[in-house]
Amino acid sequence: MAKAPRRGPYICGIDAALDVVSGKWKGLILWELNAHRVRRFAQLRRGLPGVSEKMLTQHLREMQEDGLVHREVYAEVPPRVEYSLTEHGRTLNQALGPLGAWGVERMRREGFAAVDVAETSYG
Amino acid sequence: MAKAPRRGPYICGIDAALDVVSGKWKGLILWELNAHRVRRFAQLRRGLPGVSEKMLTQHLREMQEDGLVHREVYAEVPPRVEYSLTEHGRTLNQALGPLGAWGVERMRREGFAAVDVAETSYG
DNA sequence: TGAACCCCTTACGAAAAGGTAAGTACCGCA
DNA sequence: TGCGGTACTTACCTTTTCGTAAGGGGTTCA
Repeated sequence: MAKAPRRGPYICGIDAALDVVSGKWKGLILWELNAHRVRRFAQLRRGLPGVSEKMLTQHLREMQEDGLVHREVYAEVPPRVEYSLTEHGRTLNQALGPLGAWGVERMRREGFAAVDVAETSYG
Repeated sequence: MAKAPRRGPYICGIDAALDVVSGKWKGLILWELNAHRVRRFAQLRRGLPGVSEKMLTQHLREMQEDGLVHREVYAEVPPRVEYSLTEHGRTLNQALGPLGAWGVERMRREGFAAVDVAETSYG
């Protein structure tokens, strides 16, 4: 797999938090899992327009290692895998609340279009 | 300069906020400027151990374009340039507060060493 | 005389991140 | 028989990011 050489010593909390959120789709994954509680791989894929299968699995693995995401595999005939947030994932989501609100305000200020994908909890 | 192809359409507020904070030193720059109110180039450089002059100016320019940082140039004999946070920069800093607290908790949980640089407002 | 400080800029290259396309193995449905 | 759905993995390539090193033009300090 040869990825994720992260987890360096951090200078402050922002540093340590941004390390686990930086990644093109991680914020969105957090949001999707927070909104729906439980999602399967193909559901997440459909919820993140433009993501490739490779990036989705890669990000999910890293978030699992970081203790944000729980992965439940069911040994069934068509394989079924369910993803959900752990307790740490949920608290991270709460901590991201004010940042999301600031971002929404920035979008309004700068006149950026919001690509709507689904209803969000970040406003 | 050929940098910063950012400012795409965003999917949610988190997306829009992370865009302006992602960058190896931006979180630290925000923190330094918040702690000291006003800093000169060389002072910031000394406050961010390991940063190169190129990355520092590059990040400062981007943050200026994003409306987070104010740059004041004094036409003096040894050139003097002072950086400070704009109103948007200050509100962003406040929005980062909970995230910083979450990061500190994560560092404690995972047993990561904190590289101390100066006194911080993020705990 | 030269050394260092100030605030950058430019050129070059390495490393990391992300994208594309294909393959895997098994199943239900028409 | 073949297509689509399930959840990935692997190889390869491009883009983006970061770092290193050098220079510049003026000044004060020793």
